[in-house]
Amino acid sequence: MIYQPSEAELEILQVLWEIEPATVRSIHERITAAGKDVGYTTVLKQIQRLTEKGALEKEIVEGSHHYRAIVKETDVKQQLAGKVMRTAFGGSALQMVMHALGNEKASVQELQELKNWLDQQISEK
Amino acid sequence: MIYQPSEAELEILQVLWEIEPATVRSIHERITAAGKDVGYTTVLKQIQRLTEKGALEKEIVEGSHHYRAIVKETDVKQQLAGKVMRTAFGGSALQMVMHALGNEKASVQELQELKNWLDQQISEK
DNA sequence: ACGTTGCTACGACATTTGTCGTAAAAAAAT
DNA sequence: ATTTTTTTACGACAAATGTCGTAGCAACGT
Repeated sequence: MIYQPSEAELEILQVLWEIEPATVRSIHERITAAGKDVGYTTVLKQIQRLTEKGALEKEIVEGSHHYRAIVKETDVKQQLAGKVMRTAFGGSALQMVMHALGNEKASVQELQELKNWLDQQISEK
Repeated sequence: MIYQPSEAELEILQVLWEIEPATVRSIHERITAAGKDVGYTTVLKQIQRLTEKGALEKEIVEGSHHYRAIVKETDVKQQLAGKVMRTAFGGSALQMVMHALGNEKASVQELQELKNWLDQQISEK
């Protein structure tokens, strides 16, 4: 079973997927820069827990500690989206999207892109 | 802020949205029938917590306790889908759907429906 | 070499979640 | 009315989550 990160853990993973080996400091900076005000040790602890759980790995290069994600971005995200789709929307992608975009949020462009992708999928079947 | 149910809570809400006023017993039955093996008191406790939190309301009709959801299905689901879309997929519905359907799960019909809905949306803008 | 600064490790604590057990209250059966 | 069965209420408990504080170790500047 693919690892299912909690919310705070996901934030950390997202950073790692973007900048591969990263230090605690750089991850902490990213997160606070993104508006989430949380202490350095809090982030460190989450990282250590993720490492314990096998979702990250640490390597010490010339004294400094670098972390990188072991779990694959695609796997985790597929898991996440799939789970919500199943548990909350009875497995219907349509229901999920309708609710996600319920408040006329998306731009026409976004919708168009999604549509193109669907065409692609349909023709491939 | 709309109430954000946990997983077990969502299951209960789903039942309530389907059969409006329901008793603890009937909810418990539905849930176990759906394959989730959990005790009666466990469900009861969840229901009581949901009630405390204001997501449900109880009414006692002729001695028996009936519960009904106060939170709106659409609101909760929009919240849920929206949150995942934002936190895990950078706000992109396309990304979310691509991951949700990543494993060639959906049927052509499902895809077609989704596409029709998108056409509708696009033309309305 | 020593003090200062910066990191990491470790443990602690409050909350939330999922799960029950048991006791008390209510309803049903006899 | 007394017993039996159902339901509800109340706490309890373990695990997971989010958050730090503090102590110890490492690197750095002078």
